Amino acid sequence: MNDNLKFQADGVLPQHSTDRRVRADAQRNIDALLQAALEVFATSGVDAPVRDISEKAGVGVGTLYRHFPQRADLIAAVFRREIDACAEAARTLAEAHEPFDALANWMQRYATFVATKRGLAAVLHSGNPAFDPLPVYFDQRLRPALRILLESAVAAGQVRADVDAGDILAAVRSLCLSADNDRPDHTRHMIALFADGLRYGAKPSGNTPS
Amino acid sequence: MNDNLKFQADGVLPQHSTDRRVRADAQRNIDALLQAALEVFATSGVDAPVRDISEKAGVGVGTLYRHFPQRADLIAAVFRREIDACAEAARTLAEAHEPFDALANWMQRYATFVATKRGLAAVLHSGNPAFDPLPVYFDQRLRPALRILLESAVAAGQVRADVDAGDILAAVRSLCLSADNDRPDHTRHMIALFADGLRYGAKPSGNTPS
DNA sequence: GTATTATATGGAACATTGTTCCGTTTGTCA
DNA sequence: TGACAAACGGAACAATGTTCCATATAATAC
Repeated sequence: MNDNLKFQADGVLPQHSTDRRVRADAQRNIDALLQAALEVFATSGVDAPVRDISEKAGVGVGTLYRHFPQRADLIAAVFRREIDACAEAARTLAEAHEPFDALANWMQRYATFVATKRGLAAVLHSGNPAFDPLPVYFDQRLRPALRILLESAVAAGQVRADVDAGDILAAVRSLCLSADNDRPDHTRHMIALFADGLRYGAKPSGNTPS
Repeated sequence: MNDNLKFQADGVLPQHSTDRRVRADAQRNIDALLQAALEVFATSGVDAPVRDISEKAGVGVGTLYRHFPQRADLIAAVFRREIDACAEAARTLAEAHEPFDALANWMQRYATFVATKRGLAAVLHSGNPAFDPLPVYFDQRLRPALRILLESAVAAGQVRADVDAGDILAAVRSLCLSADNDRPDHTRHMIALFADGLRYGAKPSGNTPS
């Protein structure tokens, strides 16, 4: 959305971080690669050949490797990008809904991310050090986003005060992973139930209608 | 140990199950391959090249592929074999120790298996259908083995009666996976603590000294 | 013991895929 | 516009899973 730091997002990403500006065509290709990888991973899984990705992006493999020196770097970048999108969604939802609805919707959003990423678990357990920073990044990025939604709902008296953002992230994750992959409705329902649990015992405060 | 059904163990294994007897040299090579794979996986992880394994077993890759049509089949067979050994250990321990000690020792044995199998989690989450039957096999094989130890300890009044074999398997597994991989002593201690918890509130029965 | 035959073997050859290399192209800046 | 660093494409290389088949061998029949 904001154009001036398109892809450098966090300094955690690739290499050319220090001084040089990124050439325009390079930036375009990086974006195309991330988008193509997202789509290819969705259809063929994270084990898809790099050539499929570079082809879909309309780019040579050399270009892919220039920006993502290892295959794993591309995978990690795609996941980071999706996490960023998920964190960003918190802001959007907060503007569009009542505090509790925003929170509940965001939990579903996060659940969808976790559930659709077959191969995420395998990737994180693969032992490849390129993925080591991912879990930390996930937490650092998502927890503040969720905390805003949560505190807002608590302040509005719509959600009880004794729950922590980290707890919710972990709970949603394990609900997704333990659930039957083939019954998304069921999983959605479980998440919704859990979200409703957050309302129980909420302490109504003065400023918001019930 | 018993020689007449060396490797067919469970019918779940490879292909030539129906009528033909397995030729002696073939059986020898199968055993050598499984042993070699066990060792190679231990040192290089389950991602080790097949050629390393066939070489260590002193056979050609063709032979390996004759008995394990896919790389994944070999991995699965090795894991099954280790699970079998683990289940077998229950019997041995039961004969050599007091009921509770046998149980506690077996839990450590199982913990060691889980902890040393880096790559096991990744393999099970890989989505490769060749591994789908593994978790079921694990459970079917280990639960009865553990149940015998457990019931024996309960009957001797050394362990409380309100625990289930499946619970213990799950608990040990999660203690191993959540624990610091680099502190085996710590993990052993956690398991031992958990095992002691099983003694709490045991109902002494008439036939065994305390 | 020998002949016959189904079975097993070894390893070269093939296929797929991650990664590197380098001659060519292109954006940027003066 | 010219110079040049940066980026590009894709052929070539390397590692590794898998197949193929000419050869060797265990099992069986006589």
